[in-house]
Order: sequence, then structure tokens, then C-alpha cells
Amino acid sequence: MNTTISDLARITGLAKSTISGVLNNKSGFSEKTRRKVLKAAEEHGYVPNEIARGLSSRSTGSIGLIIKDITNPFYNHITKGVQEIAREHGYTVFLCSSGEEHDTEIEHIEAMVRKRVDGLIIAPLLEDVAFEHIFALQRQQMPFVLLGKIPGLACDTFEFDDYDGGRQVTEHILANGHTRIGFVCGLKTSRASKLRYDAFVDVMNKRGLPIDERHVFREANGLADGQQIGRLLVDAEERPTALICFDDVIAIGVIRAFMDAGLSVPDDLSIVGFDDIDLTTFPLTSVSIPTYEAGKALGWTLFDRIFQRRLTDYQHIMFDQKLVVRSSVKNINP
Amino acid sequence: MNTTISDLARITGLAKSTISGVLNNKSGFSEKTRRKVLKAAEEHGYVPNEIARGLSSRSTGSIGLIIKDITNPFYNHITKGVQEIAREHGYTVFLCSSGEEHDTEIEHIEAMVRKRVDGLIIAPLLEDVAFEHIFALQRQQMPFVLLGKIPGLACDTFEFDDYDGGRQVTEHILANGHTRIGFVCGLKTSRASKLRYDAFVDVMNKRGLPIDERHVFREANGLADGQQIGRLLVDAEERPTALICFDDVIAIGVIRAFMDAGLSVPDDLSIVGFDDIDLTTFPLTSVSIPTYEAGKALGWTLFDRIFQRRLTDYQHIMFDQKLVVRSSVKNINP
DNA sequence: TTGTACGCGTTATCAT
DNA sequence: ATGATAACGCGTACAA
Repeated sequence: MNTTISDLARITGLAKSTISGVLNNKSGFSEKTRRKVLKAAEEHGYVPNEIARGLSSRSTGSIGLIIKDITNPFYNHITKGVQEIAREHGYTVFLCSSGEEHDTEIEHIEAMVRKRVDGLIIAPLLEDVAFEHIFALQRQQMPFVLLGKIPGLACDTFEFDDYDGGRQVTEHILANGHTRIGFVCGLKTSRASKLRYDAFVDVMNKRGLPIDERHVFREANGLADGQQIGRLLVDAEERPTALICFDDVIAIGVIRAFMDAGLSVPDDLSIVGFDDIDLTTFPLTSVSIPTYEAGKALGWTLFDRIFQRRLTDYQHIMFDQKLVVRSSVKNINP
Repeated sequence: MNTTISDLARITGLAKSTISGVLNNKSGFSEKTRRKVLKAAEEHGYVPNEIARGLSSRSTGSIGLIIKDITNPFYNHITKGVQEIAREHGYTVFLCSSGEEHDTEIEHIEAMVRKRVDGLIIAPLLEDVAFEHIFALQRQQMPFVLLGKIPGLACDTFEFDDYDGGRQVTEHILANGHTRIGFVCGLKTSRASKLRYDAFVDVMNKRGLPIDERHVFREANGLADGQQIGRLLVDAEERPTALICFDDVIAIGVIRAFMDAGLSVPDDLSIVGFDDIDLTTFPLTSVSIPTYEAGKALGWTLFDRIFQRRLTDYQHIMFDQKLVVRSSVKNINP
């Protein structure tokens, strides 16, 4: 059905190795045979079988990218960056989404190993989970790069400075005169959420300001959770004056709940988010994160490892986060 | 480095075929050897090599998904649906984005064929381009499913009823008293854009209403283009009272330009979009499209073909589009 | 310059 | 119940 180099050998009367050599642009073949091979390949619609090639050359020309959520713009931009670099290297990428579930993450990684990808880029769950599957990768000598850092694991890591991001938003809100501040945490498996919250707590403590536990929400994920929390706040007897949301998606959910209830952001509640996603019209003050650049950096570093271009120590890159002030925080200073 | 079944054979003193048989749960092995094999595999961290398996079994356990834009929620939801179905089948998916470029689409498809994916789901450019690469797939007997229909190509196709969507929005806008209506077309390679515009023209003609060419924009793609067109309209001496945008992303761009200029939607311009993307707070009247469901249907159908579960004729599914009225269209009836 | 032979890790088909 | 052997399609020494 599919013509192989053996077929071409039979057809041209040449040897398999000759066909292979010509097709791979090796030197040392007469122009005549070269032409003959190329012509036969063309005529019979020869398509190299990369599976066979991979088996023999021990390289599949594909990498795996494990993200948490396909529908979150945050990961879209990381994916885009990775894809671009992969393409530049003639590579193809398996995209896997863990859906924020640890078991799924493990399953995907194991599948990638079975598929013998040349390398892996992983955005793993980082809190409250075991890392055995990642350590296993190391033992198997699989090249990989992490979005996040795992204690005791020596590998290339990329991080966003979530603690500093959390600090920036908290100080921004305080600077605008707020003291009753709520916080919507993400999933407990999210280190980003933990760090942002830690920073919030630290800054509040430093100013001697109390944190009202009734205004701290946990385990929020996605638009629907944001909306539900928003509805809770709409009905709350004592609302905070400002709310820090783990990410923009949640923030948008909260805002929608407020708009639906006929309330105003920021008049009835000031809100900030993280990620600075662009597909929105609301002037949401948010923390910008260089996801696209990080995606490219992840890609470059992985290929450095795969091709052993960089034999130095592992890299640990920390990307800055930058507060983007718009108008979702009301200045209530006297 | 990686232990193989040959290694296990040597270790256990059994034959390769026995190892393979046990590992694949074939019947006809004594409980004793079964145990022995499993134990050895466990101890030596055996991981099956799916590349080798694929070479021998002529199936790679992976499919390719070719979309146009990773960062557009429209394709995110299709991707999500496809991924879910693939996962249910124990399959893995290569995600490729053409970035709306024909050459890139061709490149990706050729790469997928070389990688010998078991099947392909493609959202191809549909207008103003050649389809030779798709017909080639057919000749190569590669199972594939299309989002869109190609003249003269017999295969499974899924479509969204863009013409009807265009009709619905146009009639909705007319019903709200508008007559000076602008239209932002998408890329000329987009059939969806063409059909939506055709419907617009047809409805306008039927009502005897003129279309002002100054208010028809073409080749718009993405947020930035939307913003630029928005700025143009802000400064225009004679604005339309309503604007139909090819998709929500463009619509959001236009809205942003208006908000930046201190103008109001819908007071200064009524706007509708397509896709009904959810990550936004603006009450944009839009046309909802069942992308997630379509993604699942695409997946199911592809696997039907791959496993030859359905030997009947090709399917041609048309998904309805549904207008979702919010408040971005102002009623200016007297 | 071209051809032969073997390896890559599996599965499948025979025998035994 | 188990083992030997041949594919699968390609790359690559090594030989001619």
C-alpha cells in the first residue's frame, strides 16, 4: 500500500542503502542514480516512515507538552510558544491536558514515555501531590523541562514570581485605601495560588491588618466557581471592599455575578486578577505574566537538552510578574 | 538503557514471544511463567516501546488534530472535545496549528503522514486555496474527518450553519431598527466568513436595503485587527449604527477601541459577534456554536473510521447556530 | 559508487 | 504451554 525504500530498491534495481542514502542527502552518489531514485520516489508517492526511522535512529522527532487546562489562555500562550520552537526544530508536539488532576497527569506522562518522545515539557501540579512520576523520568534519562520547581529534583526549571505578584497586587490595593480585602485561592494543588496567598498574608500582617476568614475562598477553579463566589459575595452581609482573585478567569466570573446582580465593579467591589488575559473588554487590573516568552524558553531549553547543546548545569529561570493597573480598583483614600 | 522484551527474555530464560504474549494478556500461558514475566518486567522497569509496537502492528495509537489558531477559544473547545474522545480510546493527539496559513497547514499534514498517525482531524482553510493535499490523504487511505466540506471530496464532514447564523444576526439587527449596518469579514480563506457575509447581503437585499462599502471591512483576524477597525470607525465621519463582526475576538477588539475613545457600545454602535466565547464580561450579543460537542463528534467519527466500526456512507453533519441576545444591540425603533 | 547484512523492539506465525 | 523465526521500514557499518 505505502511504498517503502525496499519497493524503490526493487523498482530502480538499486540497493536499499542507496535509496536511503540518496533520500537522506548523503554525499557520494552519481547524479544519475540520484535522479533515478528521486524520480521513482516521486512517481510512487514515497513517504518516509518516521516510525521505522525512529526505531532505528532512536529519535521520534516529537515532544510532549503537558499542561493543566486547554481552555485557559494562560496555557494557550505557553503552548503557542512551545509549538513555535518545536516547529523550528522540525518537531511535532503531543499536547496533553491534565485537567488539574494528578492521576491524569501521571497517565499522560507515562503514555509519552511509552511513545518514546524525545523530550517532555511539563506544567505539573506542585502542591499536595507526590512527584514519583517525575523522578521516574529522571531515572529513565528522559530529557524534560519543568514549569515549576520540585524539591530535590535537579532539572531545568522555569517559574513565574508568584510571591512577588501577590505582593504587588496587595500593596496596590492597600495603596488605594482598602483594608477589608478578600482572597480567592485556586486549587490546593497550585503552588502559584499558595505563593500569591502567602504574599497577601505577609503584607497584611506587616501592616497589622487582619484577614477575615469569611472572605477567603479556596479551591476555586474556572469561570463557574468565580461566578458562584461572586454570588456569595453579592449576598454577603458584610462584604470586603476589595478582592484578589487567583486568576483572571475567576475574576471574570466574580465580575459577571456582580453585573448580573446590578452591582458595580469597582464601586461595590474592587477586583484584581492574575494572568492579564487579553480577550476581555473589562478594564481589569491584573498581573501580567510572560507566558508566550516562557513557552519559547521552555522549548529552547528542552531542545538544548535533547541535542545536548548545553552541557552545563541546569537552568533555573524566574520570570517577573508585572502589575498592570487599569480601573477595577477604586481609590477609597479619604 | 531501556529494558526490552529481549532483555526480559534473557533474564527469565524464556522466549521473546512468550514475554510479548504475557505482557499483552494473551491466553495460553501457565500461571507460573506469567508471574515470572510480570515480576521481571516490574523489577527492571520495563516500559513497552510503542514505536516498535507501531512498526510491527501498523498502528501508532496517535491522531493528528489540525486547527487554525491555538489562542482562539473556538478551537480550544474543539480541541478539548477531541482530546476527551481520544483519551477514551487510549489515543494521544498531535496538536498542530496552521495559524491560518495554507503552507503551514500542508506542512503539518505531511508531517502527520510521515509520523503515520492513525487518523487526522482537520479544520482546513476552505476558500481561495487548493485542496490537493487533502485529496492526497484520500489516495493514501489515511482516515480523516473534516471540519468543513470540500467540493468533490467524499469524506466525513462536520459543519456549522454559518449562513443561517449570518441570517439570524442580520434579522435581529434589522428588527432593532438598524438600517446602516457594517460588516467585518474574516480572512478570505474562511468559508464561515464568506457564508455569514453572503447571508447578510441576501437579507439586506431582500429588504431593499443598501450596503455601504465603506462600512465593509475585509481580512480581519484577531484582536488587533478588531481594534484597528474600531479606531477607524471611531473617527469615521459617517458611522453605521450597527456592526456585524466575523467573530467575538474581532468584536471585542472593536469594543475596546470604542471604550478607549470614550464611546459606548451599544449607544454609539451596536455590535454582534460569533462564537459566544465565555471569558468575557461584556454582554455581547453573539451566535453560539457547539464547538465542544463538535469536537467530540469529530473524534467519534474519526475513530469509527479508524476501527472501521461504521462501514456505511460518509456522514455529513450540520450543527445549528443559535443567536444569544444580550445587550450589545440597541433598539432604535421609533 | 553500490550492495549486504544486521539491528532497532515488537508482533505474528508457525512449529514443537 | 512455549520457542524459533520472520516480518515491520529504515539506518548504517562494512564489504566489494
